[in-house]
Amino acid sequence: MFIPIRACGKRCTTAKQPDVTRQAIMEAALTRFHEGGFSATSLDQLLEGTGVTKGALYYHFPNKQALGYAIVDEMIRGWIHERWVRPLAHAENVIEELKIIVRRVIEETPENFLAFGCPLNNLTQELAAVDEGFRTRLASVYQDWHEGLAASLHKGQAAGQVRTDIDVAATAALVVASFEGIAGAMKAAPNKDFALRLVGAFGQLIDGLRPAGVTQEAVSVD
Amino acid sequence: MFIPIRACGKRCTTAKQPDVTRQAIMEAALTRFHEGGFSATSLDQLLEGTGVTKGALYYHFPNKQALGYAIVDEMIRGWIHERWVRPLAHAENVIEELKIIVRRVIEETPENFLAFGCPLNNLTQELAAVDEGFRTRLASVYQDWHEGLAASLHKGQAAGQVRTDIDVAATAALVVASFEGIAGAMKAAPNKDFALRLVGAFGQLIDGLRPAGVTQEAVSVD
Amino acid sequence: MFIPIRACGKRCTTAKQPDVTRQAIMEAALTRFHEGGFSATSLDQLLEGTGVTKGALYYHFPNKQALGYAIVDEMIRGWIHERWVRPLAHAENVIEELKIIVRRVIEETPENFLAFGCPLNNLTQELAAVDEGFRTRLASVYQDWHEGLAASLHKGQAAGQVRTDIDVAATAALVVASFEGIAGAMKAAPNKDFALRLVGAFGQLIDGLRPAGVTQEAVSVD
Amino acid sequence: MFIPIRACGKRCTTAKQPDVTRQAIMEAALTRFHEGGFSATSLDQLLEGTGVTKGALYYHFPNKQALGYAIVDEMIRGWIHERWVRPLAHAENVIEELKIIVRRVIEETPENFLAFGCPLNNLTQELAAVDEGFRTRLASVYQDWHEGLAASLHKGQAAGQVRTDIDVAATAALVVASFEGIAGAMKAAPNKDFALRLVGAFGQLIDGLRPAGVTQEAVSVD
DNA sequence: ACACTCGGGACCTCCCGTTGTT
DNA sequence: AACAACGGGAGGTCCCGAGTGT
Repeated sequence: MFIPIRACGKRCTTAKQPDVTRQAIMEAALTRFHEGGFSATSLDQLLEGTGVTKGALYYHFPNKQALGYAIVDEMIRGWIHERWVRPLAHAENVIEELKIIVRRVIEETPENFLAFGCPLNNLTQELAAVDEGFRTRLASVYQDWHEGLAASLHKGQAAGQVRTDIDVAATAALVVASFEGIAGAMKAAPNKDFALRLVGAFGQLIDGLRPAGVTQEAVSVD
Repeated sequence: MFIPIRACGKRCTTAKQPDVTRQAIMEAALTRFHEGGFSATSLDQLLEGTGVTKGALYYHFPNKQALGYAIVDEMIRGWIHERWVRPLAHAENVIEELKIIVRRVIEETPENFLAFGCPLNNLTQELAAVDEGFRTRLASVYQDWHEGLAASLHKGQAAGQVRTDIDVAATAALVVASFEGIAGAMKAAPNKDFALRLVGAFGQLIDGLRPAGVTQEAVSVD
Repeated sequence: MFIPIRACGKRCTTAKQPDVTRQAIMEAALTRFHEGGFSATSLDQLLEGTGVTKGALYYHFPNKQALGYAIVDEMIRGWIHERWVRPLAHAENVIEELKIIVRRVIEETPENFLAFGCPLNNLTQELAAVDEGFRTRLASVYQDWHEGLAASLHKGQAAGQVRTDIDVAATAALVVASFEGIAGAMKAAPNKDFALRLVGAFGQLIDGLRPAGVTQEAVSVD
Repeated sequence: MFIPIRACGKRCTTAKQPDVTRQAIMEAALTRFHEGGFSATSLDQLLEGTGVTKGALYYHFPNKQALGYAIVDEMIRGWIHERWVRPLAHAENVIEELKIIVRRVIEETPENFLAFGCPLNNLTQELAAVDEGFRTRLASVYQDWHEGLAASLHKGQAAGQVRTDIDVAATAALVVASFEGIAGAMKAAPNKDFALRLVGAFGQLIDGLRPAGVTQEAVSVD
C-alpha cells in the first residue's frame, strides 16, 4: 500500500531547482516515515542518499512537523483520490469496485512492504493524539475519503446496487476503518496469504451491502 | 477502550514490595504509552508522579524494550481475554455477543480517552515493523484473540447462528481488524457519536454473518 | 540613548539604489543589534521587514562582522560627535553643558528604550574582548569622545571654569565611563525616575570639578 | 575583577560528589562566561577540561539559562558582599574605604584579565534586556550592592565624613554605575595604567562627597 | 545590484542506561 | 530492593555564508 518513488540520490551540482528539491525531500521523507515512523526517523536518516542537505530542507520547510504536514496535505490526500475516490466515481458498480480496489492495493504491495502498513494509518496512529495539527489534517483526508465513498454508495443505492436501509455515511467510514484495520493487521502478521484471506472475508461482508436477492454473480461483468 | 488503573503516586517509605513496585511501573507505563506512545514517552516522564525511580525500573526490567514486552505479555493479553475471549466463550449467541462487546468497549471509554485509541493497536502500528520482538509478542496476542473468536464462530455455526459458507479463521481476523480499525479511526475523529455510528454500521455488517432467514430481531433479547 | 531611525520596510521595486540599500541595511542592523545584541541577532531577523534580502547584504558587506564594523565607524562615531563633541565645543561652560547633555540624552530616550542601553556600550561589552577588530574600532570611537571632552575641559580650565589640579585626560575618560555606566545600569533597572536620580547625583559629582568658590548657581543661566 | 578558581580538571572516577560537581560546573561556567560571554560560550566549551559531562550538567541544572541564574544568585551576589558590602560595613571611613576597594579590585586583576570586564556587568549588558529572569536576578544583586553602599554612606553622614546634602541612595547607585563603567571601559582599552588613572580620577570625584573643609589627608590613617 | 536556493556545521536539549551506595 | 548521580551520544533547529541567475 503505497510504494513511493525514490529520490534521485545524486547531489545536484547544476542549477537550483527548488520544486524538484522540495519534491525530492517529500518523497524521501514519505518513504522513510512509512518504513520507520515519523518520530523515529531522524532528519539525517531522512536525507541520507537523497543528495539534499539539511540547509535545503530547512529552506523549504520551517521544521520537521511542517514537512509532515505537507506530506499529508500534498501527497497522501492525492493518493487517496487517485486510488479510491476517482476509481469509485467512475465505476459501474460500487460494491464490485470496492472489492477490486482493496484487492488491488494489497496485491500491488510487495510482501516485504506489507509490514509497513498504510502511511495514512501510520501517521494517524502515531501522531493524531499528540499533535493537533496532524490530527486536523489527517481528519480532513479521511473526510475526503469518506465523502468520496459515501457519494458512490449513494449512487449505488439509486442504481439498485446497494441496500437503502443503511446509514451511507457511517458505512463509508466503516469501510475505510476496516480497510485501515486490515492494513494495520499486516504489521503484526506481514503475510500476503493472510492478507488475501482477510480481503476475501472483507469482500464477503461487503456483499452484505447489496440488496437482498441481488447476488454477486448477477452483477459482475468480468 | 482500555482505561488503565493509575499508579499510587506516593513514595513507598515502607518495606520494599517488589511485586507491587513492578506492577506499579507497568501500570504507569501502560497509561503513558497509551497516551503518548512508546518511543515518545521518556523513562523520566513515565516514572514522574509514581514514586518509583529509574533504579527500581532497571532492577525489574533490563531496559525500556523489556518493559514494553512485559506490558504486552502480562497486561494486554489478559485484557483481551477478559473483554473478548471469555465473554464470547460463555455467550449464547456469538453474533449478538460480538455486537454487545464492541458497543460496550466504546461506551465505556470516556470521550477524552477515545483519541488515545487501543493500546494493542497503538503498539502494533508503532513498533511491529521496527522491532521484531514486539511484533512476535503482539502477533501472539492477536493469535489468541483470533482463535478465541474463531472458536466461538465455529460453535455458532454448529448452533445454526452463523453461516457455514465462511472462512471462520479469516472472518475472525477480519472482525478483529475492523474493530482495531474503528479504534484507530477514533484517533483522527475522537467523537463518541461518530464512534457509535461506526459501531452501528459494524453491527449491520456483522449481521450478514447470520444464515439467510435468521433475522436479528428473532434472536435479540432486549 | 540613541533611538535609531527605522528602515523603510517596503520592498524596493524601483531602480536599484545602492547607497540607499546600504544605508537601509545599516539602520535596520543598528536597531536590531541595539535591541537584541550583535550575536543574538541573526541576519534573517535583521533583514525581516526591511525589504532587503541577504543577497543585497552580502553584496554590500563581506560578512556580518564587517557590517558591525561599518556601523561602529559610520554611525556610532558620528552620533558621538553630534551629541557630545560638537555641543561641548560650542558650549560657554563645559561643566554646565556636560550636565545638560547627559540629562538630555536620558530624557530623550523613551522609557521602553532605556532597557536597551547605549549601542556603543553594548557592542563594547559584548564584543571588545572576543573580536580584536571590534575592539580597535570601538576604542577609536572612545578616543574621539575622550579627546573631544578633554579639549573642552582644557578650554574650561583656561576659562577658570574647571579646576586645574585634575588629570584632564583621565577625568574625560572617567566622565565617559560613568555615563556608560549609567546607561548600563538602566538595563538592569529600566526606570526613568531612577535614571534621572542617577543623573542628578552625577551632576553633583561633576560640580566637584569646578574650582573651589565657583558655585553652580553663579554660572547657571536657567 | 573576579578571577575564578579553576575546576579540578580531572575526571572524578571515585565516589559521586554532587555538591563538588555542581560547584565545579558553576566555577567553570563563570570563568568561561566571563571570558567569552554567556551566549557565545557553548556547553561543550564550558565543560572542556572540567572532567564533567553534559549528563552531569543537565542533572544539576535544567538548562543553560538556569545555570546562568544560579551563577548570579549563588556566586556573583556573594562576591559583591565579600568585596564591597562587608568591607564597607566594617570600615572606619566610607570614602577612604571606597577608594581602597576600587583600587584593590583593579590592582588585583592581572592585566590580561582586564579586558574581560566585570562578570556582573557583562551579564547585565548581554542579557538583562532580552531575558527577564536574568534582569530580575541581576537587579536584585545591584540592589544589595546599592543598599550596602547606601547604608555605609548614611553612617558616614552621621560620622561627619560625608556631606549631608546628597541623595544617599542615588549617590550609591551612581558610584556602582561609575565603577561598572570603569570596568566596562577596560574592555575597549585593556591597559592597567589607563585603569589606574581612571581610578585616580574616580577617587578625586569621590572626594567631593566629603563635607567642605574635610580634606583627604586629615582623615586618612595609613 | 540584488534575489533565490542551498551547504554544512554547531548548539542546546534530552534521553537511555550504568555505576556506586545504602 | 531501590536511589542519586552521572556518561555519552544523537536529535531538531538555526545560522552564516556561498553559489547561480537575472
